[in-house]
Amino acid sequence: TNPGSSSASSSSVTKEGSKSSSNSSAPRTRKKRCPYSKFQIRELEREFFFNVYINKEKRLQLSRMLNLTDRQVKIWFQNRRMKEKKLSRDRLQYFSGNPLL
Amino acid sequence: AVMILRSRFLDARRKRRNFNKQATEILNEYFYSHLSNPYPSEEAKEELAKKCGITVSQVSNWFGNKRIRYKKNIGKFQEEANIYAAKTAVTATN
DNA sequence: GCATGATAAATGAC
DNA sequence: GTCATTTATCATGC
Repeated sequence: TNPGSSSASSSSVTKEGSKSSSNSSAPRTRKKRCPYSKFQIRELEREFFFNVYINKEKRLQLSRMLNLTDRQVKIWFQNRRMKEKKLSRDRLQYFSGNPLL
Repeated sequence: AVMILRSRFLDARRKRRNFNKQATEILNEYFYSHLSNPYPSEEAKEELAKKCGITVSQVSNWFGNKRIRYKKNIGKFQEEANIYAAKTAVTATN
């Protein structure tokens, strides 16, 4: 159940690609959400630790290493920044609202 | 001590606890009385959060889950939809 | 065994 | 870029 994981098969990452020939009314199949492997997460987190904003160069490098698309890495960093912000809010609320019981 | 507290809210996220019945009532009342547009504004979320005794994020989570699960199986929610629709018909009409 | 709340990918508005 | 959201998945409650 681990899609991209280490073994990386290659197969696919089939991007939506595809021929434009496909009919015009394609309801643009939304890419199915596929959870990333432990390895992928570890590497993404490692890079995030060093810089919250990743530049294009490192992004391409990371995407190749993890067998992800550039867009996936970019979006992962966006979501990760939002997560960090939310964690900060939760911590604040936790410590301010509760007298440490 | 700090570590203990830190680990507490870190794993407290997925240590799920159901909302109390009153909170669920309030959320459902809002949802079914705004069924045509079940997207509460930020102010409405804050008010709901206060009334329910939960956080704004939890309100957002609840509406997100409710919208998609309702959409996926409207029939399953028909019964409770009728209940809350009748209960809050007045507020819905505005 | 599903119901339910929270989180993780993915999209789109702005 | 942020950010609310959709969707599937996860983890728990009961």
